[in-house]
Amino acid sequence: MKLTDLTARQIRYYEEQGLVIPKRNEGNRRMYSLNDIDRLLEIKDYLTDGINMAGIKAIYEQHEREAEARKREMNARLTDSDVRRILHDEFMNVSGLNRKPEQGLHSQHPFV
DNA sequence: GTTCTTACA
DNA sequence: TGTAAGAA
Repeated sequence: MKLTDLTARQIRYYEEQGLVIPKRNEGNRRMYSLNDIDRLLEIKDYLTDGINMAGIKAIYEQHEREAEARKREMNARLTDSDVRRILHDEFMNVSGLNRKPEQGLHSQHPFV
């Protein structure tokens, strides 16, 4: 309340709307992280700019879609580089070139 | 004495 | 959104 100048009522309402989800301590008291505080200030700004609850929800839902897309993209890249490395190592083993002492004919990669 | 939930205006 | 009531 002190950090955001929002009333307890407002903060709890935003939580009710799923805009912030503070952790609870053993006594069921809300424990706000720095990110939670940031989120509350951001919500306050949006409201000041005339955006309503539905609009703010839409904004964060869009953020979630983007985050989800980035996550899938990252997994795809890691998989591709893994495949590239695995095939490269395998090629070096089969050709007998640059074979490291501890490497056998068959790699220990789970996918090859 | 404070926070939590639920409910009413 | 503010406030009341009862539990925690």
